[in-house]
Amino acid sequence: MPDRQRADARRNYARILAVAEQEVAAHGADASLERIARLAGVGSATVRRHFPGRRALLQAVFSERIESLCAHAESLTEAPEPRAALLEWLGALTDYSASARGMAEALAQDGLDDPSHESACAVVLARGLEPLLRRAAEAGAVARDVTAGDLLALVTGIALATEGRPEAAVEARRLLELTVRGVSPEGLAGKRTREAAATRV
Amino acid sequence: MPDRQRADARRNYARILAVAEQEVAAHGADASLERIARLAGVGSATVRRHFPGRRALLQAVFSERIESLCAHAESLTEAPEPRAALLEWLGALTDYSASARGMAEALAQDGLDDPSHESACAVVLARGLEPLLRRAAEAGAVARDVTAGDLLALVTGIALATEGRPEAAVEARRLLELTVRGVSPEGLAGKRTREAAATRV
DNA sequence: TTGCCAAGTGGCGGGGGCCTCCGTATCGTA
DNA sequence: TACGATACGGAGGCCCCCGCCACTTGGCAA
Repeated sequence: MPDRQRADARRNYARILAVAEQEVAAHGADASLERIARLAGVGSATVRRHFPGRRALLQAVFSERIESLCAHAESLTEAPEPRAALLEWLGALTDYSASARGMAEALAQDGLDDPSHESACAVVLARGLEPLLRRAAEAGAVARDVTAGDLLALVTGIALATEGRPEAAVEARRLLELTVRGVSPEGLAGKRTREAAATRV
Repeated sequence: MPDRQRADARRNYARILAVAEQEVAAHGADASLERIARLAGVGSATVRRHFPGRRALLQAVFSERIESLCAHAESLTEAPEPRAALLEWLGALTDYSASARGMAEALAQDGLDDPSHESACAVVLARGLEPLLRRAAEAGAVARDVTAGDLLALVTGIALATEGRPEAAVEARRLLELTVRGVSPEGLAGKRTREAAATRV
């Protein structure tokens, strides 16, 4: 990302990132940095120099995809149906999180230690999601108290919970559907809410 | 658990388990087995002998609590309000999963490699949950297609997604509430479902 | 073009963790 | 008490992460 870098440094950066993408895809969030270095034909120190900490590497690995998700979100802000737009985007996020190993971990863990780093995956996504969510809320299609962070956390959780299972993608979709419509059957909205409030759930 | 064991073996088992509880509570699911052995005053091989694999250890650590959750579930099967009973139990599970470090990981990961081990946390919990869920479904308080596995996965996901955050417990509760009632505002059940179906989410 | 020097590199050693093997100490019993 | 089965634990192998430091290399100025 820095521009005033030596040519070899940039070359190494790119090679490492390329290898890291494959390795993370293959072994998830805890791929071996050492191994990545080896495969990239580079010393392990170099990997750590370019990406201080596993977090940074994951962030870089997923940043492209995250950008594209944000772009998708932006393109959806003009959609005629705010609610459908939101759901479509959540579906896309779920699909990606469930299929791209390590993504969910990256999402869940960033912003924990660092004081809300500006480029953390979660905050970038939240920024992208917010307009979509706001529009849906204004259209009355989503409860007002639902935040972008809530939705991100829910999707992240679904991805984490299904990671590693066979059929992870379809399970994740199914759980997202449940989450969106609520566990209850249709036509119980009133009863449902009253009881929920009563039991503090 | 085996009865025909040497006295020292049983002693060690108990000591290891006691230490493991503390260590898991302190460091989560990836507490160091080596360290547990050291603290228990035991060789690392002994830990591995009693608990082949981290999974087994976590299972043992949480089994008591899981039993108690199952007992709670059983006591709730007679409750007058099936839906409230289910929600209360889900709340209890969420509270515990969110507060007991490592529990969510244990839940998420068991049954993955092993061919559905009989004593895996998740299957024990599912067995406990099933009657409660069935009763709620029969009372029309829960959609028929919701399985115990679904609910467990959702709660597990919520716990995983909130793990490590400050206020994890209250966030987890909040997300559970959202999940139960659905993301949408009240009174939209019909519209909601139609659209969801239309967008395949 | 040449030479200089900081930016960049990678190997090495320390600290840990997980796992297996195997000689040995201990328990329960005859 | 003596013996055999059972359980123990240390050592060694392998991998990983991390920080240090002497060395190379790329880019700029003369």
